[in-house]
Amino acid sequence: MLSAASIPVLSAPLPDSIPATSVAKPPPPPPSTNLSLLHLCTHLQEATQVHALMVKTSQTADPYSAGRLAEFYALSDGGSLEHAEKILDSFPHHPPTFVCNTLMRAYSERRNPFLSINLYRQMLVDAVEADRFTFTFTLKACTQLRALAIGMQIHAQVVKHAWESNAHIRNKLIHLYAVSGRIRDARKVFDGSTEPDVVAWNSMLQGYADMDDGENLHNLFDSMPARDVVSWNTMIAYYTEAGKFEEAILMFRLMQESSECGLNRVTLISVLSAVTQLGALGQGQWVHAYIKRHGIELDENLSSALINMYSKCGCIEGAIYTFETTHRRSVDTWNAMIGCFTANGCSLRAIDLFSKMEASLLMPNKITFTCVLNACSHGGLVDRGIRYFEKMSSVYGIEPDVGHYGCMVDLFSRAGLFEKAEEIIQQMPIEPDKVMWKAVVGACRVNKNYELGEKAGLKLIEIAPDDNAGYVLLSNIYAMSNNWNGVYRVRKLMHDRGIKKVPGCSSIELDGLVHEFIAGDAAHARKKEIYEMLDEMAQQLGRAGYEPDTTQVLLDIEEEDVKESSLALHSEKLAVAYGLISTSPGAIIRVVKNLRICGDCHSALKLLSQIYDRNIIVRDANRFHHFNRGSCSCMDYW
DNA sequence: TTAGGGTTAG
Repeated sequence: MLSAASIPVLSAPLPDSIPATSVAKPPPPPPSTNLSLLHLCTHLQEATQVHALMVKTSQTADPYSAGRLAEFYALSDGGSLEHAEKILDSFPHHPPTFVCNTLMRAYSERRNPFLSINLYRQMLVDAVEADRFTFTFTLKACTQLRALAIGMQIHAQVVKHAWESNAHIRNKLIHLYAVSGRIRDARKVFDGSTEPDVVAWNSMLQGYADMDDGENLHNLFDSMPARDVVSWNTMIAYYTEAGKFEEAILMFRLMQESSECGLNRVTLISVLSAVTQLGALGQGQWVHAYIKRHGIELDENLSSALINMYSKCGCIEGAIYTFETTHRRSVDTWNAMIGCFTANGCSLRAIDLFSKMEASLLMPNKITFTCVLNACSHGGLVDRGIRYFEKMSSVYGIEPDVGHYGCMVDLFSRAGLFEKAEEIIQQMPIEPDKVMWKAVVGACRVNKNYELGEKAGLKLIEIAPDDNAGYVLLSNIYAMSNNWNGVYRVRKLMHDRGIKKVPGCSSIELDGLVHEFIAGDAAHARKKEIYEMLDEMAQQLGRAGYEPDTTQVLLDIEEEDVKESSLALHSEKLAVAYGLISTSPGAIIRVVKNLRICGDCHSALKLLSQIYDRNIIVRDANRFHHFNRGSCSCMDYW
């Protein structure tokens, strides 16, 4: 991605070099058999044959014909940007505006807006007349690059040419200002139009959404004379982005009730994102059923969103079904499915699917390898992990990023090969990040390597002093090694620096409603029954020989406040108790927790899955735990 | 002969 610093400044002569706007219209295009042939071209080779004919008859010197040719090369599927650029170069002194516009369009479409701006600059140098299309394309490029300063220069040109009343240009200006954080300037342009159309309204909405200005966003949305699918999508995406997932889903329902407009793929992807983060499988399944009922084809994006939803709700079967019924699979679709197996503790299936992907000759990308290496690390597959890590660059030419090195550190640390892990950290060409240090401390905790754990924990709070996780992990290491002085020091440091723990919260979705619990929660309407169930659970656990892991109370500052809670009232246990009294025997209980599950709850849920013969699936901040018949899919690593 | 706004993924 280009940095703002690398964007060229428009140093070419500005206003006076542009001819007046009231130029006579170009003459009608000459009839041409060659141009009709161009319409029939679907491949580059055919187009170059037509091109050759046109060169032979000197037709390429005609601006109209050159424009059509450039348009084919630059914008059609079988085209070639290089060929289009050659057309432009064939007019070294004064290229036709249409050819320039077409190339600017193509650059923006191919995510190279920098070249659009450069070309505009060249137009100024060559004194090529800019028309209203030139301005829309240039402004689009400025918006893509967030190049506000250049955009403002273009705005001056727009005013000079008296094109501010053109709806397309005006909306581009609103959009540019809105997404660049200049909401007041956007509003000025917006208010300057007598009758802003729905695109102008939507651009303003986007601006308020980007600025996280919920109040103005709502006011504007409510005062819109008409809303379309983009307006609603913007609102749904705003709530999802703001972490207000239930509001996002509510907005989706209101959209359907309003029957103002239909929904589209973007709506579904946005609402799926909210559902996914909420872990609300029932609502996700409703969206999937909607897609099927309305015969909406699963393209690679929608299918990735669905697979991800099933994955994050711990429903592997749903993800597999979606993957298998998707015919247009992209690398993202495969990544979503491999990632689903990885996150849900099916390491061998993740690797097996990766082999199938390789066999399909689709090129894996960085994310594919993150998923595969994670699978190796979670599954303890050290040798395979090393092989894939090597293969990544040697076969696929993908240079490992900090995340991949992190996977390797995790792989070695989990396997207790701490020397190897340290070797990676020392030799990697990138600075280790906090994710990596977290992995090391976590592994040290499991493998009781307190010395390295302390070192990594100290490093973690050094590079991420505002992240509470570092303090919590370091404190855990100290507590496990009975270093209570260390625990005290870390807590004091947290207090002095004003670092707050995030309170633990677990949720469970039943009949389309998400019920949230915090530790010792007494707010639920069925609290009496829930607490009776908790008592029964404790008795059953006692009979099964379970003893609460009291060391966890001391380790527990990540979870809930020690003073306010006891192990038996942890949020995940409350959610499971509610699940047990609210669902029929044998039904799967799915819980989503915002933090990592605590060690005591982990042991208790393993036994509870056996006692009540229930499959209990907990999604915590790190991964999934599928509790079944007394054991957990994470193999006690998390 | 050309144009506008919205989404997801480790």
